[in-house]
Amino acid sequence: MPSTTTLDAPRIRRRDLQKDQTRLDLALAALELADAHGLTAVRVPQIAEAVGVSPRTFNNYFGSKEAAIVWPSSLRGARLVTNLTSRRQAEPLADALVAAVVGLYGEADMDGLPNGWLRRFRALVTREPALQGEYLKVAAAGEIALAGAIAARTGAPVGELESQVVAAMVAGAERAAVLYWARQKRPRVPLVDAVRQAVSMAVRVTVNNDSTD
Amino acid sequence: MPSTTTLDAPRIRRRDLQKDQTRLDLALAALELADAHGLTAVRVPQIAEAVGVSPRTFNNYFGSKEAAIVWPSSLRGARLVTNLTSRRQAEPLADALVAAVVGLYGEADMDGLPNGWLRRFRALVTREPALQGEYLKVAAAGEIALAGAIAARTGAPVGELESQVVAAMVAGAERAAVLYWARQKRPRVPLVDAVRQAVSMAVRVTVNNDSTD
DNA sequence: GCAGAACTTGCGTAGTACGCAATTTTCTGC
DNA sequence: GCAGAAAATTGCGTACTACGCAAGTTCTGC
Repeated sequence: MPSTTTLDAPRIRRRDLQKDQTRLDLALAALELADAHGLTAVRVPQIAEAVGVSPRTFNNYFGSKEAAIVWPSSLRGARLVTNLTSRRQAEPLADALVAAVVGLYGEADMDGLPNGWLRRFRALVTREPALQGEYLKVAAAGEIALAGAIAARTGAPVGELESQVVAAMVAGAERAAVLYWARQKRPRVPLVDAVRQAVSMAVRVTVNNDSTD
Repeated sequence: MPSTTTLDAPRIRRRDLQKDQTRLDLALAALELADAHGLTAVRVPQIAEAVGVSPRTFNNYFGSKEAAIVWPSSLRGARLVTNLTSRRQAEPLADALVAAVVGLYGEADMDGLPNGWLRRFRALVTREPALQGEYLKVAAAGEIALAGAIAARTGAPVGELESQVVAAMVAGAERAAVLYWARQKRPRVPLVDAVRQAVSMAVRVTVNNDSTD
């Protein structure tokens, strides 16, 4: 007697899947077009047409083309959180943080993002300053989630200062490393290594002692 | 024979002063109006009128009302840099950084900003999410400048990774502290103290040893 | 003073965000 | 399966905005 009313396992509704797919399609098309023709030359209706929806629908999903392009990186933020929470509790927080971040750069593909998405996204954001503000927004949102995950791990109350600071430092270090790396021509050091180095730097010691002020 | 052509001391031109004044007026009026009526209710022409310039002129100075509201905080970023560079070279970088940041919160007024500007700005940004992205943008710009100042102090080559990371950490810690503080109702701990604690946390140890990886 | 630079302004245009209501698509209980 | 409910898509209309351009105005250096 398969009663579905009492069991409230979060059924994946087909609608939701399609919605996610459309959102992702729009985001990828936006990146693609902006990459090809330049950000400012791309028009919202053009993106919509590439996916086969109406312009109005595009705006149901995203408030701007910039938001669309940047949206997939919020998936990475979510992935960072799961990376962190899935590590064994015994591992020191500093190590877990480094591993969680580095893990973001080692994996082949991510949550349905096509191969090479990260590279193209990074290149575009570096080239188009108008995207940077938008990117910072989703990064900030990710930071909050990360702070929550850190607090959960250390048992600190949510919203407590230290978790926030650590999250901000880790996120900032990651961002700095990516920018550093993107600014080099013919990169001498692989991105993963730069990220690892930066995050290690941020996390070392700071994370392991309470405020001894 | 007072020749002005060879001496290129940066004369302050009256026009430039007026320009700066207009820009500041616009920024303050924008904050004022957004505070009073809500950000979305404020129209660009309204801000222009409050200052006595045409709407078109507003857009010569700022690309959006959000940018206008947020602009003064870039002055604070510049002040942070001078705070840092004006400290004696012998002082350890960590201490200098903490002092430079804390100094931003102790001073009564800043670069012509009226008293209480910081409080109102902070309140508005917390209340209006649309401003946060814009704020992050200028914060990021300040971060770059800060990284430069740090590199100058340590003698590291500009653009080197460690300076960037330290700058990102300091800026991130400050931001986290401000947000933390703003989120409390009836703040138990003064803002300056939260900032000092956060930045100290970020800067401790990390700053004083090179990568010993 | 005067020539030219710099700033302001009005106008025109292209583009965007979003409310609303109609329509189509998908889901749900039976 | 099917009927009704729920949700998503779409078209239309509107208000606002960003910015190029050219004309007018004010300042600056000499």
